Amino acid sequence: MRGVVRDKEATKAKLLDAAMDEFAQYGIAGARVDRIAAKAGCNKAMIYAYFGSKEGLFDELLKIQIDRMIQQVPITPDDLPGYAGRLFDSYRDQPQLLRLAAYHRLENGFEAVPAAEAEAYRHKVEAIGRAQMEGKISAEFNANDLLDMVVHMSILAFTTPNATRALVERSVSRLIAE
Amino acid sequence: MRGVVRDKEATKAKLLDAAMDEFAQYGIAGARVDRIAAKAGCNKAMIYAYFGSKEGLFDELLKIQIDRMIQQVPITPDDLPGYAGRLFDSYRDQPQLLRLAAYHRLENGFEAVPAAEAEAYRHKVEAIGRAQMEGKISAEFNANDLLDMVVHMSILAFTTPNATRALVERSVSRLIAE
DNA sequence: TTCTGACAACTAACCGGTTGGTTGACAAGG
DNA sequence: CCTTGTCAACCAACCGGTTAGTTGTCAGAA
Repeated sequence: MRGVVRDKEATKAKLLDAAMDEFAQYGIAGARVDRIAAKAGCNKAMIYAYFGSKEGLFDELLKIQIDRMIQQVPITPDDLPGYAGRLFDSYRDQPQLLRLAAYHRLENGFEAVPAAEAEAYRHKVEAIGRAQMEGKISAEFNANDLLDMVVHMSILAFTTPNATRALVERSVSRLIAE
Repeated sequence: MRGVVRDKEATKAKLLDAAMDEFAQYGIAGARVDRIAAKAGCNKAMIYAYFGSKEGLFDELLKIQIDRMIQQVPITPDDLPGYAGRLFDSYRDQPQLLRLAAYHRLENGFEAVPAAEAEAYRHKVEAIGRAQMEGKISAEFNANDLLDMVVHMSILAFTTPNATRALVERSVSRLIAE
């Protein structure tokens, strides 16, 4: 075929791409739909045709990005320091995702956790619980708290600009030491 | 006419109070100056007379709140778990401050650290360094990284709604264990 | 192969409401 | 009277969202 001029999926992809930059930089309230449309080289009305609203665009974008991150960094319950380290690297390589998530939590409340994220979290807690029962890692902390802290350490990439992967890994090692 | 007391400082205080609620809830971009004025029972023009702009109001508010927190929770280098625990409690009792700081960092970049905060941080790093040289705490992590992590653990109050002070204290204990 | 009509993709212009910020008048206190 | 804190009214720019109309694509009739 010749160069496709009209392609719904391509247009949605361009909009999502532009939305990533805009929302990560300005947040939901600060983002401007006109800027997103301009950056995507599309008409503003396409946002409303394909995503319903500014918030609809944000929600779909966040869901896609979270799914990607979940698939990209699988948990390794018997190597939590390594898991934290890989999460840290992913976050540092794609700082926009954490900014997106931070804005989402700030503006929508901390209970508004996307379903995909909540479910993935549950599976990870179970995996850690099994590893504890098998005696592979310390049982001083319960599985839920442990995952909270491992994830929390990995977002040093977001909080502390000069943090390193090695620092995160050593910290988690100490947390789970017998 | 009405029994209005004319008091510049009282008006500024009411505006700062209302601004705290508004900025913490909606962020800088999402905050509405009309709502702030209404909540303070003042006229919108007062904001511009006393603080210059919406951003000016936010900056002064953040500075005041940070100074208060710094004074309220002094560091105890030879009891870092306790320090993290007290920070955690403060943050949980006044969730608005962390929301304010989060919005500020997201919208202004992570290098834009208020001067008062940066200086207080330096003093704390030095205090930890001394405690390490005196052998009071582990020297596995350098003082700067250690403070980063202690502060980072304390903001579990912000990241993880069901976290407890005991969890934070135990975590920091493990981080600094010999 | 060429034409065509129906539909989906797209666009420019527009709309009502909102926003940060300003101003001129006025009243309280000295 | 003069200074100053206060306020209602106002403004220009902006913003999210809509709509009437245009254009590209392609199945299928000729």
